Amino acid sequence: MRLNSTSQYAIRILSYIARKQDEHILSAHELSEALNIPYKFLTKIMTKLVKAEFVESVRGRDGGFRLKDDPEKISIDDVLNLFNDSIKEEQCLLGIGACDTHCKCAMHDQWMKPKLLIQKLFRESSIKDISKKGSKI
Amino acid sequence: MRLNSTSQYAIRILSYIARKQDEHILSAHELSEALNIPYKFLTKIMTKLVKAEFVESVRGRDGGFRLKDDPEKISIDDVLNLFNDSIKEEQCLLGIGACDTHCKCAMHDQWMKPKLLIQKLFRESSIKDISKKGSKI
DNA sequence: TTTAAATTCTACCTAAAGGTAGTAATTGAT
DNA sequence: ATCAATTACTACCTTTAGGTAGAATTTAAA
Repeated sequence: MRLNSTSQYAIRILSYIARKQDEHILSAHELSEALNIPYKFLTKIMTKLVKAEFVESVRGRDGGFRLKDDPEKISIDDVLNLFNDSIKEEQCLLGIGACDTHCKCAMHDQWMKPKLLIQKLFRESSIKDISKKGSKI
Repeated sequence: MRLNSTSQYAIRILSYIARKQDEHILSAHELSEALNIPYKFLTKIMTKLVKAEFVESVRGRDGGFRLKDDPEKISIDDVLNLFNDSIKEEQCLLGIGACDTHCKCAMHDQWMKPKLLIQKLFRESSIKDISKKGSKI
């Protein structure tokens, strides 16, 4: 049970941009080096982030990427949703279709607490929160 | 973020066996039908469960599977570990190698609480617990 | 106007997860 | 002894995630 690596990368990319964009615009080259993400794979992720309007790109020489909005307006959950990696409301831990209070799976009740906590974490953590200096990205 | 379907299947299989094995031994055919798991894929999972000694098999006519031990001795975490799907201690939410109190990733602190809760849930829930009647498997 | 540094687009490759097919081995019942 | 119902084994197929290659496009600067 883990996040898929594309969404891990995306969160780290956005955090890194948030952390550095006041100094200079971030090129794919710099992001790839700094975050240790394969260059070609990173550019692929960037186009998704651009199309989803989390970042905007500046093309051509001296181009790069910057956040389109304030980093506090992007939640972790927003990013995960882009890569179908969030925890959905009806999602059953054991994969038995729709699982709700009327028709519970065997883990339903025990899973509620951690699930709600994770959803809260993902929804309430913004890119700004996790881009604060002092921890690795 | 979800369990992979092989471990979901495995948990449901073990729970179903726990629930029914006092009535009769469970054949792959019955398990496949009852749990709606593709027959051939199920038999593949069963051989792993046999080799890991969670279940023992009876070969030949009138054969099938039964739990090797008491269902309360098998935790969800045991099952997940067999399929590399548990949450490991050092496992970093953002995938940045080893992530501990000395060298934290940007999500480390916030992730601790949900992570510990999940680990506790997986370790303290046994197959017996979730095999109790009244919920779907 | 040419060049170099950048993003974008299209297409492909590789590895892992999920799933299938066929056959061999085992065993209780006839 | 044969048969039918079962698990075990080996090998393959399909889909998805992760990753790569190369050429097209854009743009600031020389």
